[in-house]
Amino acid sequence: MPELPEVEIVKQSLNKKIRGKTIKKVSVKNRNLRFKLASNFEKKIINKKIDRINRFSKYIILKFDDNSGFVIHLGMSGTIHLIGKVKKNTITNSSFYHSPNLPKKHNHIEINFEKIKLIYNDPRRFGYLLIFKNEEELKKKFTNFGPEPFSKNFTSIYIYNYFRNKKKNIKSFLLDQKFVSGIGNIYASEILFFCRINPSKKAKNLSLNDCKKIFYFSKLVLKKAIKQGGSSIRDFKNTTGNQGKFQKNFKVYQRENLNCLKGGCKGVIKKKFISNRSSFFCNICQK
DNA sequence: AAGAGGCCCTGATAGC
DNA sequence: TGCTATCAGGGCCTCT
Repeated sequence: MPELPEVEIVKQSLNKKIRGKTIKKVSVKNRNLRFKLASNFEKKIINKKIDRINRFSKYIILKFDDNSGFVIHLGMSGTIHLIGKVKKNTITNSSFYHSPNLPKKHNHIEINFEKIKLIYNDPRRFGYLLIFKNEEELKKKFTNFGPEPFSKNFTSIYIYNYFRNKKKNIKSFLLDQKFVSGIGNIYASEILFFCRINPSKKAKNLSLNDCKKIFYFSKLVLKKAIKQGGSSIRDFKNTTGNQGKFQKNFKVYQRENLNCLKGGCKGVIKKKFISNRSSFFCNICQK
């Protein structure tokens, strides 16, 4: 489900709402996620204060002041819900958790703070939570990851050199987190549209100029998506249940058989499965 | 080493 | 109405 922009949106709202707060109670209803939740998960995070919230690629990183913490990956269908305690009855002064947008099923993990609770929901359970002891252990988790598009290490020369002798198509490299971190199936198609590169083109056949376009539009598309609150295809995205808006800007994704949106192009958007993932592209202007 | 493909899982939707 | 098949924002693992 979520790619870098969506995860960034979630991170930003976590930063606003739970940073500096202390975990008071943890209840786990289902440990069987992509990787089984550690048996000491509750013990390791209880009574700890959320000191910093970061993001790398599609991962949210929550750190305590002792540099331990945990990582959240949302997989395909994971969502995080933040539910604040609101006063229901002003006479008795009683309060309760108000949660109109919370799904009824698959709320696997609940992390309670004093006046707010975080709920991890994930129907397909492709996501997971992972605790780390210190900075070193966290670093180790990401050793095999390529740079994010925003990283200073992600340059057109890096891209060009990486693609030397690579026989695979460009689309699957954009999805390959060892090459670049954070791009997923939607943005891979969108980026290639702006680059005017056919998703099936072999990486080794890309010119330096093609690589410059990939360098430029990877950043541009992701930044624009973040600005718009990410993309919401089927379910809501951010922690309050509001939708992102970037799906309104899709040029090719889920636009099969519709006209190409590049000015003057008479092309039609085609759908093709590349490495088992749907890919969308213009049959004329993407060469 | 690089690349292809299967697989983990539930739910929504399309077609009969 | 209810069945079956197909497809989803990801990425790990195995085999060649």
